[in-house]
Amino acid sequence: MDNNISKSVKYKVVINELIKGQEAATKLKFLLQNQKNYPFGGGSLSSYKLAANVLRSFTEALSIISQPAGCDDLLNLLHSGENGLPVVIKKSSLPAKGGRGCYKRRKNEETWSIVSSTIDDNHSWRKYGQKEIMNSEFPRSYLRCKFKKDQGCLATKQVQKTQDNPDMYEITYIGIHTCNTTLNNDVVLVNSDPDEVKVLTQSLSIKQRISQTRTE
DNA sequence: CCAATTTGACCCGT
DNA sequence: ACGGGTCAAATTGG
Repeated sequence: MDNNISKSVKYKVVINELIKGQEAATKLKFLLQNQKNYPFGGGSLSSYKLAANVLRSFTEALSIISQPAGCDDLLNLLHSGENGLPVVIKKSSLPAKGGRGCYKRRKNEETWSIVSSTIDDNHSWRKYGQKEIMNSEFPRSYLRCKFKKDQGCLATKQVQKTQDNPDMYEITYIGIHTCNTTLNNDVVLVNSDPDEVKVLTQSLSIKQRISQTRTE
């Protein structure tokens, strides 16, 4: 009977845990970034890279779990980022009303933003532009999916440093990837026996069929 | 060399 | 006309 309630509660808990993980990974990454020599830097993977990977995973998970439309309550939960730490700040699947230079195709694209200390995610991007923005100290970079030509993937993203903290980026994703998201998440193996290591390939199959291929 | 980035012109909705 | 998003030629880098 409390299915709905427990479901939203679960969402809340999951999101909060993700945020805490992202927060911790951010701090860890900064910590390791400021060290000249990484004490655990042996092997093929430095501790800094490990932290960066953890951060990337949290960021990616957050960006995905905050995608689905119609979860405004969820977004309200997220919006209360009391710590000022990386958090999903908004989502708008609304038509691009406020957007100024919406080009031809970009009309009803799904759009959402996150703030993160890394601009890395599990997709390949190609930069195609950069602009100074009126009330912003830092320029905004424009990137599109690397497979636009191959597979016609129209996903784009924008990256801009936050004026608050130049180490943080506001990343806006526009459109959902329709390319092969065969993301081989680099499996982090640190001196482990290949036998016992379970390869946890998180195959994020984002099969969001966009049947609304309105070309007008 | 080829491919990715840079950068100013161009385009579009407001 | 303006602000912001995109194109594409020139430049840079692997």
